[in-house]
Amino acid sequence: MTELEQSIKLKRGFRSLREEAMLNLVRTVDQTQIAFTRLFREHGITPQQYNVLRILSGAGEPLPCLEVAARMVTVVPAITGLIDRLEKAGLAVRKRCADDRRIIFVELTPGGRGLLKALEEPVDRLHEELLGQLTDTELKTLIRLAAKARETAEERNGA
Amino acid sequence: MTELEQSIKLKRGFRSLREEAMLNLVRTVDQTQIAFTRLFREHGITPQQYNVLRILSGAGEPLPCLEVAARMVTVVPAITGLIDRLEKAGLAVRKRCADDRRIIFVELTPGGRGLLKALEEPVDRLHEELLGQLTDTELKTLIRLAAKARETAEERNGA
DNA sequence: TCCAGTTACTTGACATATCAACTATTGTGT
DNA sequence: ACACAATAGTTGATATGTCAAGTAACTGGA
Repeated sequence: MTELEQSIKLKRGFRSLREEAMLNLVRTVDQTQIAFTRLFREHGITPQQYNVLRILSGAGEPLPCLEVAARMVTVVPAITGLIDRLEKAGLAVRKRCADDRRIIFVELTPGGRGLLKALEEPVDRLHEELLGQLTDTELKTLIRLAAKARETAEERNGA
Repeated sequence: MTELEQSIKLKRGFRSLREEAMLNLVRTVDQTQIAFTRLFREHGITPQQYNVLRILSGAGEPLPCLEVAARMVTVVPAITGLIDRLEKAGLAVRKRCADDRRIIFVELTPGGRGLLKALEEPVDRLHEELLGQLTDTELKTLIRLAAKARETAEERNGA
C-alpha cells in the first residue's frame, strides 16, 4: 500500500496508522477504567488500592512494600502513601521484619480480605459486561496484539 | 503462563479471558505512556499538556475551556489547572469572550505552536518505534478490536 | 572495626484526576 | 422586572503519579 493510499484511509486527525492505534488503545483503557473506578468507589476504595489488595491476596502472604510496588505499574515512592491510606482504612497493616529491619511487610487484614471477597463477583460481572461483545477468538487476538504492542516499550522502560 | 502473568508475578491465573484481555490492555497503555511521558518531559511538558496543545492546534482556532476538556478524557475541573500551567509556561493564553462573558477561550501562543512543531517528528518517530513490530493489518485489527472493546464502556459513561 | 556502597523505604514538591460546592453570567417564564 | 434554572469555569479536598533527595539498616572489603 502506498503512502497516499494509507493516508486516505486515515481518519481525520490521525498522523499515522500507528498513532490511530495508540490513541484507540488509550481511549479504550481510559473508558474502561472509568467504569472500574466507579465500582471501586462504591466500596470506598480506588483502583490502585484495589490493585494492592489483589496482589496481597494473590500472593497469599505478606509482601515487602517494594515487592508490592514491583507487581504494579506503580513507581516506588507512590507505594508509601497508597499503603498509608490502606492502613488508615483498616484494610492492610505494616509489619516490620525482624531479620532485616529495613524491610516493612504489608499484610491484608480480615477487613481487607472481606472487601476483596465482596468485590469478586461485581468485578467479574463488570469484565463480562464491558468485554462481553468480544468473542473468545477476538479476546485472544486482542491479548496477542496488545502484548506485541508493548514489547518495545517494556524493553525501553527496563521491564 | 503468559508474558503478562510473568511480568506482574501473579501466582494464580487470570480469573477469566476477559480479565486477561483487560489487564493486557492496561499494561500496554501504561508502558507506552511511560515512553511518551519521558519524551514530553524532555521538552518541559506533560502528556496532558501536550494533549491540550494538540487539540488547540487541530482545531485551528481558540476553543472554550470546556470544549478542550470535552475533547480529552479529562474531567471538567481538571482543565482549569492544566490551562493555568500552560499559561504560566507561555504556551497558551486565556481570552474572555466578549459576547458571552462566562466563556473563556484558550488560544495557542507562537511558543506553543513552535513546541508542537518541534514535537511532530519525535512523536511520529516514537509511534513508529513502539508499534513498529505490528503490521498494518495487525494495527487495523487492533484498532477495530479496541474500538469494539470500549463500546459498552462509552455508553455507560455517557460518551 | 570502620567506611563506602547498596537496599528499602520515606519525604517533599509538583502535576493531574476525582467529586462536590461555589461564583459569575446568561437565559427563561411569568 | 424578578425569580429561578442552566451554563462556564473555578476552588478545595483527597488520591495518585513523577522525580529528586533523604534516612535507616545491612553488607562487603580494607
